[in-house]
Formats: sequence, C-alpha cells, structure tokens
Amino acid sequence: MNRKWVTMGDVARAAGVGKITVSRALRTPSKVSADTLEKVQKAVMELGYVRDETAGALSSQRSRVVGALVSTLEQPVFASTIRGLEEGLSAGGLQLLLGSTRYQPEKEALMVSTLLGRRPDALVLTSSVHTEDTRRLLRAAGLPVIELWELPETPIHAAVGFSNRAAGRDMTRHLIASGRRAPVFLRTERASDTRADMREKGYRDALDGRQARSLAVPPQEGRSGPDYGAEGLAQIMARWPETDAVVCVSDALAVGALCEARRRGIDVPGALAVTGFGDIDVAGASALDLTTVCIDGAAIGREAARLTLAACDGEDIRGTRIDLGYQLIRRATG
Amino acid sequence: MNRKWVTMGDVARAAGVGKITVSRALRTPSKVSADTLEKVQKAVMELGYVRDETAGALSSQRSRVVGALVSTLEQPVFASTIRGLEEGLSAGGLQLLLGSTRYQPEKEALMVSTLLGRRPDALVLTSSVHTEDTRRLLRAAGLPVIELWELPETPIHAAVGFSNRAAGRDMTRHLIASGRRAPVFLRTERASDTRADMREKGYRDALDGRQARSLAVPPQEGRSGPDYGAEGLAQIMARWPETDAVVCVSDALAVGALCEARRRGIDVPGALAVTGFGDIDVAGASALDLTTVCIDGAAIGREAARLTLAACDGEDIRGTRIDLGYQLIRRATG
DNA sequence: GCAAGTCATGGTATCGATACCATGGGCATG
DNA sequence: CATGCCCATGGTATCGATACCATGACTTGC
Repeated sequence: MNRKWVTMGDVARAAGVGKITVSRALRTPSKVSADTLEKVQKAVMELGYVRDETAGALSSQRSRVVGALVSTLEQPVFASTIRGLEEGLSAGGLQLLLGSTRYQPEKEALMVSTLLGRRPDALVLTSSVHTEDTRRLLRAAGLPVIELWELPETPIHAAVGFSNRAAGRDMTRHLIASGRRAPVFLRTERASDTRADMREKGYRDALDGRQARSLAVPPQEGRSGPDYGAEGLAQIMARWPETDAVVCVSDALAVGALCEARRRGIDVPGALAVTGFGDIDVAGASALDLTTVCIDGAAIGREAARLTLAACDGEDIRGTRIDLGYQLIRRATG
Repeated sequence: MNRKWVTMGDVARAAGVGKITVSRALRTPSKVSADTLEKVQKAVMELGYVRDETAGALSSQRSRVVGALVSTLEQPVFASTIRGLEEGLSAGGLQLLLGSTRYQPEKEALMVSTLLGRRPDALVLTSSVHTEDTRRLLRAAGLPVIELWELPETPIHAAVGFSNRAAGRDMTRHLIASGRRAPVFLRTERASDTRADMREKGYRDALDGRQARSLAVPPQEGRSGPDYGAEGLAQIMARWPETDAVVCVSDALAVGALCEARRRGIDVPGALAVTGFGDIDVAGASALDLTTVCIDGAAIGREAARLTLAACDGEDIRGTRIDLGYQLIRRATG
C-alpha cells in the first residue's frame, strides 16, 4: 500500500509560493490575494492534496474534533441525538469522535481518557452521572463539557435535555387521572442508567404515598427490549394480579409488554394500560398505537452542537441549562 | 478554561528518566525494566498524564484511528454494525471516527476527504457504490478500504456483507411458492440507496418474466418509515387492486404498510402478505409478527473490525469477500 | 514629499511524541 | 580475563502544519 501523502510543502513548491501562504490560502482565504489563491487551489487540485489535520491540531492546539460518549447507539433516540449533533458540528467545521460506554460506569473513565488522548476541543457526554475518576480527568483537561439528556442542578459546564423525572411523573399522573389505581413501573436493571432511575423517581413522585411497585428485568446477551417487556409483564401479572397499568421505561419494552398482554387475552386499554418512552417510529403504527412520551433527540443534538460551537469560539457556557421538554402522546394504549 | 496539558517531558522529569523511556513504558512496557516502569506509572498517575495521540500519530505515521462512513445511524441495523465495529476496533486499540452521508452521494467524496484529513489507518464504508471523486481520493490515499453491507464482484480491497439481491429474490420466491400471484415491491426513493436497488433487482429476478411492479415513495423531512409504508400501501391498492403481497424494502416500511392494511380491513395474511427487511427488535412482537429477513448487523461490524486490524498489522486483505448471509424469518404476515 | 500605516508574503521556531542511532553496563562464553 | 552481545536507556532529528515576527511594496494623509 502506498503510504506517501502529499504535504503542504509539495503544494507550495508546485504553486511557487511559501508553505505558510498555502496554509493561509486554505484556512483563511481572505488573507491571501486572489491571484495566489487561484495558484494554490490549482496546485491542490492537481496534486490531490488533503491537509493533515493531525499536524494542524498539534501546532495550533485546536483539534477541531469533538468527543462524544453515548451509552448505546442502538436506542433510536440516541442515534437521532448523534445525528443532530453531527449535522450541527460539521456545519461548523468540527468532526465527531464517538465512543460508547454500553451502560458500564467503569468504562466511562476509560473512554473519556481515550477521547482526551485525541485532544478534542470539547466533550459531549450523554449522561450526567460520572465516576470520581471521570470528574478528575475532566477537571484536569479543562475543556468544555456538555451533558445531554438529563438536567443536573449543577452541570459540569452546560447541559441540554429535559427532566426525565417530570416526564415519568406526568405519565403516571395521566394514568391516575384516567382512573388507574395500581400502576407498576417496568424497566431493565442497569446500574448506571440514571435516566431510567429518574423516570422511576417521577413515577414514585406521582404515586405520592400510594404503593409504588417496580420491576427490573436483568439484561442478557442476545435479548432485545421487547423480550424484556414480555417477560416483565408476565412477572408483573404473576406477582401483582391487580395491576391495571404498566409504565415502561422505553418504547421497546412497552411494545413487548403490550403484545404479551394481548397474547394473554388481557384487554388493553380496558383492563390494562401500557405506556412507553421515546416515541420510536413504529410506536404510532396502528397495530401498536402506543401512548408514550415524545423526545426530540435530534433537537437535543442540534442544541448541543450550537453550544459546542459557541464554547469553541471562546464563549463561556458555564451554567447553561437548556430544557427542551417532552410531549406526552396519548394514543390507544392508555 | 485551562488549556495546559501535561506532556511526556513533564512525566519524564517527575520520574527521573528520559522522555523516550516514558514513551516506551506506555507503548511497549516489555522494553522497559520493571523498576522504571513502576516509576513512570507512578508519575503518570500523580500528574494525571494522558498521552497526546495526535502528536504520536504525526511522528509514527500511524494514527490508530479508523474512519467509518454510514448512510444513516437511524436505521437500527446500521447502529448495530457500528457497535460491532467499535467493539472490535477498541479491543484492538483503534478508535472510530464516524461520518454520515445521509444517502447523498455528493456528500461521500466530501466526507471521505474530511476523514482522510485525520490520516486514518483504514477506512470502512457502508456502501459499495462510489463516485469517481471518491475513488480517486481512495486511490491516492492508498489505505485499506473495507466495504460493508454489499458484496461487489471486485471490491476496492475487501468487503463484508451478504447479497441483498439474493435476499430480495428469496423473499419474493417464498411468497410465490406460498401462492401469491401479484407481489409489489415497496421502497423509498433514494438515488444512491444501492442496497434497496439490489433488493428490488432480486424481486425482479424472482418474478422472472411475470409483471414486476414497484412503488417508490419520495422521502420528506420529518416523516418516518412507517409513514411511507402506510402511504405506499394506499397508493399500491389504488393503482393495482389485485395486489396480494407487498415486499417492503425495510421493516419500518413494512410496519406502516401492515398497519394501514389492517386499518382498511384487509386480511393479512389472508388477502395480502406483507414482508420486511432487517428484523428490527419490534418486528417479532406479536402485534406485528412480521415476516422478514434477519441480518446480523453486529456480526458484519465485528468481521469488519477483524479485517481492519489484520490490515493495520500489515496483512494484505485485497480480494477478501466475506459473505455472512441472511436468514428468512417466516412469521405471521406472509 | 515624507512619515505612518496596510497588505501580502516568507522564514523560523514550535507543538508533543516517536524513529533511529548511540552508549554504557552486565553477563555469558571461550 | 578479554571479547562480544544483549538489554535498558538517552539524545537528536523528524513528522506536517501553524504562530509569531519580519520584510518589502505600496497606499494614504497632511
């Protein structure tokens, strides 16, 4: 394999100018005369030159890379968030370096450290609960950090999201207001899924003294959200037969729970309400028609990109908290 | 914001050794005595040192970064592919730099060029049809390129995937074998979605002379797969009332088509079969129970990672074509 | 008409880590 | 005991682009 790259020096020689002029022509064309700009562009085209951003990052101390960490990409709303983020960043000339923690808190510090090795200009974390190791790393690095999907009271620097707790509370209140007496919260068991924790807290808020019941299905390799939902519903009905509503932590679980309920001949929504979270694309399909909470993942990503660009422009974003809210979508299942 | 990073020189001073020894202690610990290794590690911990991979990449001419390009992350199987890829790469000490083309062919060359700016050690492209610009860039860069999700006759270097055409053909044949006479192919209209093109070709192969009918719904901002599926079904029934099967290019479309059919009181699968593609997690849920083609996206990603690591180790991967196949999942809708 | 200022351009040092070569100590071998 | 080799370590040049400062040409204003 050919391992020779054309360098800025080659371009400079071909164009008959100094290297630095080539650099300016590409980075800040306004600082170069129209004449030389043209010569440089011609040489760039002819040689097929692609600037080495790594070298540029080293000398300018600005990498034009933003590191992002998500728990998983396989939840569609996170994928949308990343899309929004990537669109916004690339419009501003920044690139995205992606890592995933797979809900393992001990991986977070490791991944942050790996990302920091690339000297990103900012970091976007899709989570707001961090280990002490992670916090130490972030403090030492001293770069802008933007947290997504939750709104901590005191973000590290800035946060974009909505209140998972309020969303869980509103959904549960809605169920109670429409006559449900014994709603149960259904989730998967994950040590560091604080978004799920907050939704569950919201559920408990709404119950306010009444009996709160929560079931957490342990995740297993090779099984999917709907599997857990189906299994969870079976366990719930076995343990608490009087249950008349299941508040699921995600749409995937809700779809599984809903189908399992129907399979057992339980009348939904007559005898049992089932609600989800996220409003995935199939949630509104008429065979499911799931009552859920709609989150605009792409908007969260876009807003995060906007903040990131501002921070990279030197703006002080500390203390910014942007609440993008959520929307309770009432459909057929509750 | 603090913009000062601890350097290798700082660590060397603190540990009382030379910089180069620190480099070796971190990169190839076996080449350093146990004694100095310990001293270096202690200094690293105390100073909170994180190696600057950018600088390392510049001097070693190996970035330990792999660029990946996908059409979209919002299709769950691509998300799984990326997960598999990322898991495999990070196990081998490589990082993933991600870009997305959003099905716009003219964006591909731009994105490839942007990725090449980071001097990746290899490139993974989730597509096999490239513009001439892209091919020129790849040739000039001369790095290993791995194509996913399709199996071109002559891959640039290596390819991992399955035959979309065979999958489309098998699904259609299955429908014909079970007595369907007038299957219609339903897809979204995207200029460069060659995977959809190949599935459609397979559909035509299976019809072999009989009348092939295909409907392409134009994509619009803010609408989702199920929307297109529902709309597509409506148009199909209006234009070709005798249709007794709809072969959808994706599960998301199939869910929409299925629900729309039911809403119209069409008996599925009695009067109409509906099939999908991808086996998304909710496809198997009993309310849908969709007949579809299952693709192991994560396996494609893992296999791609394996090849990438081999290529980075200097192995010649040219000509490798790995067919991971697919599985026709027969459920209730056809 | 001359000082002051602006603009385009180039030279050189620098960013932080690694490759390459050099060096010196310790050990085995004859 | 001398030779030779290996191992651990360090010095210096280098990767490719940019920051900073300098230079010279040319314009502007009184």
